[in-house]
Amino acid sequence: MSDHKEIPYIETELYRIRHSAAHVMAQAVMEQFEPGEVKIAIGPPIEDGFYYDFQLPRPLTPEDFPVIEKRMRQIIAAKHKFEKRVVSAEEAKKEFAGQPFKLDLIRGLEAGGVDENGEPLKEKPEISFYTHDVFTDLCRGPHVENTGQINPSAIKLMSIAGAYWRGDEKNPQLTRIYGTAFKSPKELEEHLWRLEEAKKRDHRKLGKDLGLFYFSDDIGPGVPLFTPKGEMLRHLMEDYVREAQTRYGYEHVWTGHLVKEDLYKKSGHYDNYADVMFPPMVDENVSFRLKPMNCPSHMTLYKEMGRHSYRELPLRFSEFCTLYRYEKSGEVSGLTRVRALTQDDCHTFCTPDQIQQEFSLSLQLIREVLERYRFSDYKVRLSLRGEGGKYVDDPEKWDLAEAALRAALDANKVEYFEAAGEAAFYGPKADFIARDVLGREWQLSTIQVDFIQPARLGLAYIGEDNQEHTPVVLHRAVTGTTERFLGVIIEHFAGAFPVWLAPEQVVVIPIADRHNDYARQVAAQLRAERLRVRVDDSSDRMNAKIRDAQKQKVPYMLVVGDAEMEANQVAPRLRSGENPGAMSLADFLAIARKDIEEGN
RNA sequence: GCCGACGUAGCUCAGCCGGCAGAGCAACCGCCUUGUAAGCGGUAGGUCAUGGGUUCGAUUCCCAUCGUCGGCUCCA
Repeated sequence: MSDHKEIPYIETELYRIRHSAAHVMAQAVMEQFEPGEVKIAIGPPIEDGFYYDFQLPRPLTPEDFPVIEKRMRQIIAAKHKFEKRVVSAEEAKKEFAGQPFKLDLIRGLEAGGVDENGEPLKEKPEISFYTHDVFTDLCRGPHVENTGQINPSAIKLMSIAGAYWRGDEKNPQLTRIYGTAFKSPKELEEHLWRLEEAKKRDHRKLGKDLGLFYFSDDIGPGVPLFTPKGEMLRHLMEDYVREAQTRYGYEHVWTGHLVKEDLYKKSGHYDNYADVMFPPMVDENVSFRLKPMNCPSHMTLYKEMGRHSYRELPLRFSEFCTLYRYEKSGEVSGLTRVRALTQDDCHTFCTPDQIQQEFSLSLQLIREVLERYRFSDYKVRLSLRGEGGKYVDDPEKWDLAEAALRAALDANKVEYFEAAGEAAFYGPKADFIARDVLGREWQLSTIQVDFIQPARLGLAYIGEDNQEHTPVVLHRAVTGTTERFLGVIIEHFAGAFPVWLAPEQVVVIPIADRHNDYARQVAAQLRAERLRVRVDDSSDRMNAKIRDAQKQKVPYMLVVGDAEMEANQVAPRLRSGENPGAMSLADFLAIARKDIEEGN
């Protein structure tokens, strides 16, 4: 939760290098085709490099990369100056007469009015060209002085992708080439190494290697099948959150998988979420939906439980129910984007006066859980409503909710940044965005204030004044969804889960067949101590058994041979490769207990 | 959904311009009885995603479908 005071990216040399490299690439690409065949769009620097969008006469393949890169290096070597020229809109249109996308941009600049988000610009922007060699681009800069300042050994074209003009699927689809550039080959290498490392940690690959989950054509996309080991992980994760929630005073409810469609019409979800719900199941005259969220169900339960007094509040309903969301076919991906997802969802019904205290409670819980999963670096985003129609139109309640959330954040001394347009349709949110070991950001936990749904669904409590009031609902998720969170922690831990979470904690490795019985006795004793143990009594050699257990990232391997059997000991080997030497079972148990306790 | 790439044994992959499908690992069966990351030998395993088409002949070429992967407002 630190705020970083850094030089803005746009002012860095790296930004100028990448921006210039994008121009050089555009020139190199255009030269691969006949004059006038290539329509150029935009080519900005991005977080790890740059891209340029083109409309091309034929699709590109990675085989085109070496040719383009080679030409880029030639252009770089010639040390062409980047020259800026401020021009009139007329001049600009003349220069880009055959370039529809550029003309579109120029018209936008001419109108002067709006930037990319539709926000009006304070002053009319000047229109400028940057020219190097024979390539001129409509561009606001900045650039390096000449192409020679791009290190030819530190550039690389990365991938090709489709992208829509201005990101709108109604517009023509362009070919986007991603590239990257660094100051030195060493930095490029490091970047490529990070990408490699991320690939090795990819939860889809590790999920298969560790035998945790599978997807099947016969089941359908977005519905993971969990093996016994994978289910053990899910179970441990949910068990932990459930235990923590109970400790913090939350209660658990169960509300099933099917809901009458009408409920979502009342709650407002139908209008906002119809496209993420699976199509209705119709029985006689009634339409049912697979439940895509719990809130209307929990609110209905609240109502059914009878009249509530303010004395009963807060009521905290948590549920681990699998929800079904119709993610678009191109958007399902591993465990991070699934169609069957299990939320660790909670709805707290409280009075307006209790918001702050309830927010603090959620915050404490979230902090504990993130720490348990060793996410120490996270920040909080205050997600507010933005332009556009998805937000329920009730400015007074929005202001109330926003003020309540800000007050709660401030009271808890939480630093946060704001993001317009990220709110839920019914209210603002505080989202927790954690960084994993590779520095990637994941939105995990969330706390949301809802003044709207409870009123829509007619919830009430009787206040001290003996009048009916509408309760406030706090929506809150800690790990978000079990599936996605599992995907994230697989990558975060590279599959080497902390002992408390490891689906297999111990593998007992008998050296020869004659040690199998002793190994089984050891296993039985450890199981009695609630450890998850497997005996590897295969006919493999000890070395092969160790290798297998290492690859499965099992925290402890207990080697047992003649010496151990004789002395009634075990010889632990840790997955780090450490070898503490033979010890009694009790001593080993003490180590394991300590690791579990400390979250190692 | 859209664009592109890909889909060969459980896994990782080979199979050049069309001519009866291959390796390693895993599995199974033996032998070895083993001291901290792969002991040795053997056996079995594929309607080459699915469905059409072209051809004397298709894993290979073409089309469609399904699935997977990379992208799809980090903004001249």
